[in-house]
Amino acid sequence: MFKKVILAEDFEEFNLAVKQTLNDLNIVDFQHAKYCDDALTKIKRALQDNQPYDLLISDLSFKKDHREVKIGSGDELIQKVREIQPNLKIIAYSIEDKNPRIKSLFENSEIDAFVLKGRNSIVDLKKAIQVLSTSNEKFISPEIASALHEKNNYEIDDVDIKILKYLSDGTSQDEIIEIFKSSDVKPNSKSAVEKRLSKLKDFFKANNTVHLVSITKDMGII
Amino acid sequence: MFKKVILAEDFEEFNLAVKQTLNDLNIVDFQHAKYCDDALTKIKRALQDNQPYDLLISDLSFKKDHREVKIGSGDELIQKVREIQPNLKIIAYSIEDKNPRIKSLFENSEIDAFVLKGRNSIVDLKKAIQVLSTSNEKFISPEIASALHEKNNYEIDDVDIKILKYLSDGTSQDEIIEIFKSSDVKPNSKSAVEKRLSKLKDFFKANNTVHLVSITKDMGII
DNA sequence: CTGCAAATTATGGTTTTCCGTAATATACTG
DNA sequence: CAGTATATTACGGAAAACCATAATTTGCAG
Repeated sequence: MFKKVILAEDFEEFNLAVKQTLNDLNIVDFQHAKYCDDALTKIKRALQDNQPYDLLISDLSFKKDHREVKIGSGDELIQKVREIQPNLKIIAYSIEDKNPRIKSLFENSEIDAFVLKGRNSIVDLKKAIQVLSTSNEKFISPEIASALHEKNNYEIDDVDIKILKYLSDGTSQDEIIEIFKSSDVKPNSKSAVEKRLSKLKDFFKANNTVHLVSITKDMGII
Repeated sequence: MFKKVILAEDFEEFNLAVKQTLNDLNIVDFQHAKYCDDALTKIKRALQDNQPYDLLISDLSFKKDHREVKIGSGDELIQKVREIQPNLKIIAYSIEDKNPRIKSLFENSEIDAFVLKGRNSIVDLKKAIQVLSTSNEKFISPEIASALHEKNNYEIDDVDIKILKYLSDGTSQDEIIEIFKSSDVKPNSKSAVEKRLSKLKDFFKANNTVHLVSITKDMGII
């Protein structure tokens, strides 16, 4: 079982619940940080002192407040931690249930588990900790495990996202084309942008552009 | 101090934290419900048994899962509870920090307190409970209290919201007009809808309809 | 009831978006 | 290198959205 655990989480309630969960598992060496910056500092110091953490549980989104921070999200924190301590086990612990982001966490940041906050999250968290402490397997909350494995047959690329973002930002199609041309984005003709939009509308089953932007916003794609 | 308290909240972590908070305040008669439907049932039964609750703490947004529910949000729950037990003290306990929605809760549903989930929410919650138990004053988490008092000079009415919602749902302007005509919504001409959209775009500084829907979605208006 | 102001509706023209077709360019295969 | 598939670009007409102006209706005070 893990000996030394750190939690990055801004909400008091989750701190409390995780603390209690760890207590149940007889893990007493437990620290928590309400800001990503603090979490990284603690992990660095522990490494220097030759008493490194062996588990990081990290939320993904952190509320902004008066304090100026360098690291604003769990994604960034995890990325940075991976660089300085590659062997650390990492659990992402979040309300985020959107496919692409989670996929990226496993693929790019090599997290070891993803626990979805919800009606059964404490049970899931315990399971995750147990799996991770006894093996090198990954753990994913069952509610999203299936969604994660279904692959999008149609890949939405970088340009698609750019178009969607510009649209949601109030840019007209003609203006987007101008921007693309002046910044050397490859497909930059009227037809190309129109065709891509048409494909996107088809894929997301959107009736029109307003609908498309609305859907993709809800899905967290933009 | 309150004697009998019920919490409507889907996340285990918040349930746990609230339970502990109430314990600190020596409130032991405490129930919680993970679904709005269950909360309403319990409140109804307690009324019938002549042992009504005297405080409801309710989250606003509830995750959808396999279970079919009649009441899907805390807003609706609060509305319904107000009808059957007008004297019940109600604390909305949510991550929601958008002005119009909170305002509406105080004005239309006459909630007694709004506690924002965040880095200091447990402290706020304790304060709210203490204020409510000893007086008829309202309580609002300080982070949003100021934002709440700034008034929107231009009032966005019901029809505006309807138009925005239909738009974000992929309905074309012509279709919206049809729907309005067949359901007797008063201004239902092409011009009227166009004029309202134009006003809305002006007010929200939106370049076009896509932008407008994007902005109002972000603001939590739709 | 009359007259005024505000809201709603009607009308017509302009711009933007939409969508099909076709031409051209690019990439990859044998 | 030729051939084929795919992506990009070009063009033109149709539909939807946009916008200004004017006519009509509605609500209300006198």
